[in-house]
Amino acid sequence: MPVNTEPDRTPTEPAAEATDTPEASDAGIRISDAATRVGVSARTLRYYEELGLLTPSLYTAGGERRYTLDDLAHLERILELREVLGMNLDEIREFLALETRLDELKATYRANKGDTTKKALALQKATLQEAAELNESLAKALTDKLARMNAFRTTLTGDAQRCREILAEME
Amino acid sequence: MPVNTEPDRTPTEPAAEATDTPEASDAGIRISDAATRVGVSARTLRYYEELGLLTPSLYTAGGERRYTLDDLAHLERILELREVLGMNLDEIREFLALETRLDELKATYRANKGDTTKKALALQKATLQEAAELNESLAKALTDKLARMNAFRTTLTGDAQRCREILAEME
DNA sequence: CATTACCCTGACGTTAACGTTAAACTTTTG
DNA sequence: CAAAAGTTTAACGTTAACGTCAGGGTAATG
Repeated sequence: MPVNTEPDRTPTEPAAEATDTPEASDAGIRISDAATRVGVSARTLRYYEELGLLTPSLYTAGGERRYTLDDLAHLERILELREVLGMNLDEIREFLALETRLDELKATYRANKGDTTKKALALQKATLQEAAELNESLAKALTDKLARMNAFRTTLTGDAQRCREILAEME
Repeated sequence: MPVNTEPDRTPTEPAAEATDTPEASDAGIRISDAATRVGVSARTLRYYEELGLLTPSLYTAGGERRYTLDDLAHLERILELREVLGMNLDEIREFLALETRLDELKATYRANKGDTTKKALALQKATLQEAAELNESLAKALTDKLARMNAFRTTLTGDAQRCREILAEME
């Protein structure tokens, strides 16, 4: 009865950390290896791709997916959003989409500093505004949830304590 | 994109707090009233009963469910476990079952102090042990999760901060 | 006591997030 | 280069947690 019911997604350690593992070849990581590395199934990776959450960086000529370490990092991010924050895949996609928009914004901002039309600038402002608000709203929700979880944890440890005391007293 | 996707289960306030509300009559609260009070559907209450999570304290002669305020408190407990801890209904049932066993244990303990057979005592010990361990394990899992959530919250507020700064700088 | 307004028990429908299997194709390996 | 191992798409299956609807009783109300 763990707090979250996640089926024990414990990433399989890449044992020896030399680059000679059959997996991390420079040709990219194949789907089943990528999957076991992060502790999910190959089906999950295909499904996430179908939803537009994670596209492998390359495909072989024959059409097989090959993942990079960056892809895996991205995947871990997704899983964190799912497991720790309890987001569903749709929410994750929206969240990641906004992040992407922000990154693009940063890029164009750096590219042509100050050289922007009024319309483009208004759009940038809107995006920034949206990002700030989303992050703040998420943070607030998290704060609330954290408080309630903390309260619960306190009662849990208290109950455990009392059980232990009674047990000790029974000797 | 709230952190948890719960459909806004905001309990409907019982407006006037006099006991003359058509609901809280001493004959018990009928299912739809109970449901709207805690912000779920009547179907949910029947389903929870089917799973053995929540049985109404009384039934009318005609076979209609009537809930008490205690029942509603119990229900809120269940919803907290579901929403805040993210437990599924099966985990909740097991958790509540252990709590019930503990309560029974306390009752019998108070009833005939010290007057217990060796077998009964061993059973009590086992239950206490189990409860302590479950609570501790839950607490530990919670601690881990809390840490990760906190970290996430920090980056969220940081990002929001940075968005706000850029926005200010754009004026 | 006749309407309303609710409630009951099936039973089938729905959605998210994959699991599983089939048939055909690629890649790796000895 | 042939066998073995892995992959692809497509499509149907599965589970949890309810939603919805039908047919038929039950409670409250004027």
